[in-house]
Amino acid sequence: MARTPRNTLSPELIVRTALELMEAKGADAFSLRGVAAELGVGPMALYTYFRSKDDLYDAVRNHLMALLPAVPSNAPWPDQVRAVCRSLRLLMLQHPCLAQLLASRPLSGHETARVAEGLLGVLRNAGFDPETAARTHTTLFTYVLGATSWEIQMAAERRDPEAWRRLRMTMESLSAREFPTVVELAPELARTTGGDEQFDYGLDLLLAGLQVRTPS
Amino acid sequence: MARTPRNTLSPELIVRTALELMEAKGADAFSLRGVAAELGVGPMALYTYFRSKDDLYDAVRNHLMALLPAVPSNAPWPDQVRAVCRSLRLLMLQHPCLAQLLASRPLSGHETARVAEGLLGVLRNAGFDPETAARTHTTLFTYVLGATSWEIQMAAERRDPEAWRRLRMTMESLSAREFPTVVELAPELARTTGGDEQFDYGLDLLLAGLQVRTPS
DNA sequence: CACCGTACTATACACTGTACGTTATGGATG
DNA sequence: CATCCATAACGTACAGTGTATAGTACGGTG
Repeated sequence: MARTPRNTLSPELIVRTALELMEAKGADAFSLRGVAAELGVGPMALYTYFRSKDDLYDAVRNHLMALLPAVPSNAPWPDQVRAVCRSLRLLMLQHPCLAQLLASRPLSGHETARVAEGLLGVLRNAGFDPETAARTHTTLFTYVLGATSWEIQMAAERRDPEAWRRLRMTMESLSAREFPTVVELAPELARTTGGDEQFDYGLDLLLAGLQVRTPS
Repeated sequence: MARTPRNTLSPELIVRTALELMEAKGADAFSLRGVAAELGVGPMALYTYFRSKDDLYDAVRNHLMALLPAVPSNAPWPDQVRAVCRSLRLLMLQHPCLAQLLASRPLSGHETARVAEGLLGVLRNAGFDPETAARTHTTLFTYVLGATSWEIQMAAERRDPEAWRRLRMTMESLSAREFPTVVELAPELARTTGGDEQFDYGLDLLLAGLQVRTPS
């Protein structure tokens, strides 16, 4: 009687299932018991392959980062930088849980290094010295992380009717005497909480500032 | 026998206690039962003043945002922008839980509007049109949020010996053949994970890009 | 003094991650 | 083929979590 079949699990299968659950219910509502149930297995079975929940988190993040395309070669370096930043944003939008995975855990893993290698290589080839290249890399990365996390957050807010109603309420309850500019610019502020245009606006600001100090 | 004394609690007292606990144990490890115990009260007593844990989160965030200083008047607008961004970063560094509070909950509340009013006013007075002012505000805010959250995260990592050791391990295990630039720039990357200089570098990039399209 | 809104308590439920000990199975070995 | 053992998966248990629900006793008001 095959009461406890073996070798039904594998790290890849667990990661895939975890990713599906995270995308369905959000990285917060995700639980080990949930993925174990989905696999038709007890919660403790996962500990054969991952030492902790955070360990599984890291594996999922690495799995997602592997989906990032390579940097396009034979293009001006500002276009290359734009491409790297845009593809990271797109990946985060396609997999909203990635934002939380990137923000809540330290960077580590093979695939993350690959991404850093691509961007750093572009900057070094453009002629930036090591320190400036590193500073620029960190600046670009944190900008993409912050802007896209914010965008995802606001989009999620807009989908939740209760939260969206409360947001409108508090917006409208603001005194036009106390906060004239906020009230005046409310439509523009609502329009600039996300989208390609908003992301590219900030990215272009950074690139424009960067081109001022271009070495060559 | 005063078995159940009344009026021992207040929203302000609860918020202050919650803030202390968050700063001591981090916003993640924070719990309603913890703050209730600290106040010598049952967990459910808090629900008299706050409808949920998230409600208390919002109150704590509002409490912290109230600590932000006003925008300095009579200064060139780039200096004003710098001042606003720097003071938000400083507040986040002084109260690391603020980063998580800002990232995990939608913006709302009186004090948050005050901050937006300050920055938006500066940009409008500088002559930017409504759309550009709104876009710039969002860009600056998300940059500060992303850069400072990252800085806090890395600093916390560095304090945790176990995590720090693992990070060094994975760094050193990277193949110099596969990731030449990452390995070459490892010292610079480690140096640019935070600090005033790194923050100002990105902020100045944004301001430089912004000055290119200054209206006046 | 009687009353009632309310500040607080007690209990309970459905969860969570994971430490510990047990069982049974598939592949390697004699 | 028979045996053995490392290990994959199990079950149980514990210390937590947020919060729904119901009950209790106090302080100000009639």
